[in-house]
Amino acid sequence: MGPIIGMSPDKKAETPGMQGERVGLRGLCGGAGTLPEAVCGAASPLATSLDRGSVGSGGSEDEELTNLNWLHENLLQNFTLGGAGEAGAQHSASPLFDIEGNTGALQNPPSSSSASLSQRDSLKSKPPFSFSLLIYMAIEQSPSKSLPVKDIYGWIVQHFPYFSSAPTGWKNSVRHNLSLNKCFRKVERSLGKLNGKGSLWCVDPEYRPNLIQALKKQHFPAAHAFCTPPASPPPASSPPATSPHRHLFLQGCSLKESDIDAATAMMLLNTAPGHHHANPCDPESPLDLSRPDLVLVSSDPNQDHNYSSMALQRCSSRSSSSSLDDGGPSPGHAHHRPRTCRAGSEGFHSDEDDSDLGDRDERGGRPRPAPRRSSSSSVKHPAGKRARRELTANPELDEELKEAAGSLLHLAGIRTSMDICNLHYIWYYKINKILFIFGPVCFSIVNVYFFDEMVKL
DNA sequence: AACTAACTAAACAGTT
DNA sequence: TAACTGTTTAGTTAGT
Ligand SMILES: [Mg+2]
Repeated sequence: MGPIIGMSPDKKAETPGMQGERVGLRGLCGGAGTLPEAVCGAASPLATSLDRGSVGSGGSEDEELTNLNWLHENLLQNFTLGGAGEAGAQHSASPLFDIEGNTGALQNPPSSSSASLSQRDSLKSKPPFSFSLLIYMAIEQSPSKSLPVKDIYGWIVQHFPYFSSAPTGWKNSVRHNLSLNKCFRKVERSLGKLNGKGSLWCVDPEYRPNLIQALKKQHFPAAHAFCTPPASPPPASSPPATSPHRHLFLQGCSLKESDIDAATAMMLLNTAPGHHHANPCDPESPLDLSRPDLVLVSSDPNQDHNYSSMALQRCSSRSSSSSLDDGGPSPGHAHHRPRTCRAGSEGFHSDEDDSDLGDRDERGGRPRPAPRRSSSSSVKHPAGKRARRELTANPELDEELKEAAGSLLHLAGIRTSMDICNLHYIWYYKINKILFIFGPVCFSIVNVYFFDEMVKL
């Protein structure tokens, strides 16, 4: 069976060159021949197809983004409405596009309208998610919540075209992660199906919250950019957290979910910037809805998806130490977390934070584009304290903003964080850019909107 | 500077 | 046997 990637002479094949970031070819499912058919065909539509977005060919990417038309033409249209509902397993994995229409997008070849930049970017750059998160998303989106490695590979390739052309070493990384990361557990295949070679992998419920948190944080990295005040570092005296503007929202990187709305709302309303946000983002959806608690827990910035988590563990069960693999935790469980909190999406989390997500290998890693984030400032509020936030001093304006954001979100079929997870990387990329441009305002809108929604739940 | 997280490469052993 | 799967060990990079 081939597996996917062409032949690989065994191990070596897996890690062919280094990788850099090569540009991939286009990974359209169809096109690329590498994808496993199973994947392509079945599950979904190629992700890439969606993109048709802007045209340009080589133009400057940024420009396109800057162009607000983009939102209307592409984003909203493609997003489609609807669908949100079913979701299901069927489309399973498919992301947005699926949600929407399964068909439409699929059929059209990507090239048509405009595809460009983002598409290109998606092929060239690595996804902003760590392997742990990619694996997590793949597994969670499968109907049975468990997948064999091969399917995990397939999901990744499908949703992140970058990998279709990337050197195969990433598969090794995926396996490595599955193995080492405590978040993932192996389960035997059920009797009947012995089809494949290995076993199935699933997410250990105990660690799922960690993954969720990490996911929230990772979504729109651009956000972090805001967080970290690049150019003008605030005076030492003022703690980031406090600063009204940028830092705050940043934490919310996770907001992403609603970015769309935010951006659109902005366009429509043209308002001014708000201030802080808060971030409530909510956790993922479906999955999590069932466990509100998880939701609350999270968002901490600290966690990222790092592997060590203290917080969660504490919350949930403490027994196992945080560290994963290697045994025990390193030296003490005390975990101190060196890291400060990250921008958290949510923001609250008081002291504990951390998560265990990963493989904790211990040693290092490579620089990844997105995943790594940093932001330090964070303001966290105690979990309980979520206060309602306002975007502006003007309540009426706030309402308008919120309404606009809400409408857009619905229109886009995005109601939960999970929906966002389903976004194709290309969209993610575009949204990210928009956020970058409109940053503060978008974040504020998004945050507030989601915050309110969460409260309702 | 020390830690840690995440990535990568590889060697292997076990399966299919 | 070849290819795939899973486990481990080790080196690297980057953020705190
Ligand atoms: Mg594991």
